[in-house]
Amino acid sequence: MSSAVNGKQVKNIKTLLAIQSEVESSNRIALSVDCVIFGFDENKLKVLLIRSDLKKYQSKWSLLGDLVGPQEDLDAAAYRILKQRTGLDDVYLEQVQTFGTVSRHPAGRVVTVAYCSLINVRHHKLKILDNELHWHDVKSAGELAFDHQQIFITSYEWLQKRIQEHPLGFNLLAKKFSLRDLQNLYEVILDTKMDRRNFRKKFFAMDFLIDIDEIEQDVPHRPGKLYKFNYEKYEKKKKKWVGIDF
Amino acid sequence: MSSAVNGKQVKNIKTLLAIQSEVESSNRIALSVDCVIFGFDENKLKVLLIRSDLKKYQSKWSLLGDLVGPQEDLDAAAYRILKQRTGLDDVYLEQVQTFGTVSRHPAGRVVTVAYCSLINVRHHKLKILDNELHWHDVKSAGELAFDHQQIFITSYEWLQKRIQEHPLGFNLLAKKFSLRDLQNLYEVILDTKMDRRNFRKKFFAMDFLIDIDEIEQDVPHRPGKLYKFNYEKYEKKKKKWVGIDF
DNA sequence: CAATAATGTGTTTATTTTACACATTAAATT
DNA sequence: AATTTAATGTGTAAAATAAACACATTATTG
Repeated sequence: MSSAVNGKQVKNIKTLLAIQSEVESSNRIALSVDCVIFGFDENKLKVLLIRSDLKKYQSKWSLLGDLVGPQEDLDAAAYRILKQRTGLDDVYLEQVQTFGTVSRHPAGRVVTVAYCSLINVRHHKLKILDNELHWHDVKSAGELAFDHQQIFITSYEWLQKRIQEHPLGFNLLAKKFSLRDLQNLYEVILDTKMDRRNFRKKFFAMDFLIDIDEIEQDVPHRPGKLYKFNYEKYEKKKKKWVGIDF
Repeated sequence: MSSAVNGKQVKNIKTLLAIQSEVESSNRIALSVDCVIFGFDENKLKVLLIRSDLKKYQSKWSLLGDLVGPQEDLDAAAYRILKQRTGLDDVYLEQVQTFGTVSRHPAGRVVTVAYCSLINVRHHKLKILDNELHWHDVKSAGELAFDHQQIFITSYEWLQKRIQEHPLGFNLLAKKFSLRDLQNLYEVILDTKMDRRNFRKKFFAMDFLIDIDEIEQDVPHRPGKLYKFNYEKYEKKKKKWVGIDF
């Protein structure tokens, strides 16, 4: 491995050695958390990626992750990573799956717990400072480092399924949103087109949208009404039963 | 802590010390796998439990678990535990969730990955040798050791949801089963009663059941027809889309 | 051979989903 | 001010699915 001394490379070496010593010297397993952070902007689904720490993967992008501290709860580690990278601490986070094949990480044995996070890009755009951190269009993101491609695909499929049975998509929108915004979100995530009238009927029938009596501003056409999602009502009335269907 | 020298206690101490030294001395995180093994017998849903290793929890039952080896895949660890405890190696296994709060294990920092397994009790009953291992009725299982109660509840809720969208329940039945068997299984797992005619119509409409032209033997009434589940056909035709519903 | 206790089947109704078209509104243009 | 534009907002009919419901059939038991 090269030992060039620009800041980036030194940082890479440190990270690699830290992981190696922790893992190999003790013959034990290191535990990390990787966050798949989704955003929704200009009707595109985005994922937040950073340049890989490791030289071997320097041309590739990777998920945001870090080792879990010895005295740190798993969920807390995920929150910390998000806070450090985006400045946000009121984000939606959910554990997706744990990846633990022996050879998944080049630096040694690292088992990683994948978390999925959904944040509003517009609202929080400015807090992202790190230059090597970028939003990537989900449709045009290239190969990722390590097994992050697999983790990302698993998380995306998880999101596609989850958004149909749980109202987590609203975390990608502004607090006030139009039904068009909502439909665009579902269409992009599920990669499909839906009938506008039936989509509206569906959501109005659920009766979880609060009409806040406001309309869109600065749109070059008739503005749509704005709504909020009624989380309290949802918590009381949410379905426990779906029905056998496979 | 008592240092009585009967076999059981010694084993307990060894386990405790092993975990403590691995965890505390290196100030690192230990990784384990816990298996929630479900069975279905006499129209009851069962879970396979073992007496807790730790004296503090000696009166309580716990899930089957073990530390993950440094050179062992996560899934492989789950398979190993099942193989060791039940003698089975062709079991259905699926990862459910990872539990990682700092204080979840009394012996130190142990993060555990929960797996759910579904096995046929009748077919494999004899292979369980360990005396401290028992099938417990899910409805009447008492408190479990550590946070195993939480892991169990999470896994059971996972199963209730999963069985409605994925044909994993057949792993709890014999290869050949009657529709009554199948309905009993769903009713017990989902804790509900279903209409027999509609239940049949539902499954026949899916068209994944193979009529093997056999009937039940040794039943004290009109025997039902037996079926097998057509996994090949399911894999080809399974649904990817369910629809927004929450 | 009668009684029993289950299996096996079909129809009707209600609900949900899908397909589909036109009037309305606010902004932009002329 | 009037017209054009590009969206929003709404209703109904048909189709598919789910729910409710009853009786004939079969093998075993006594």
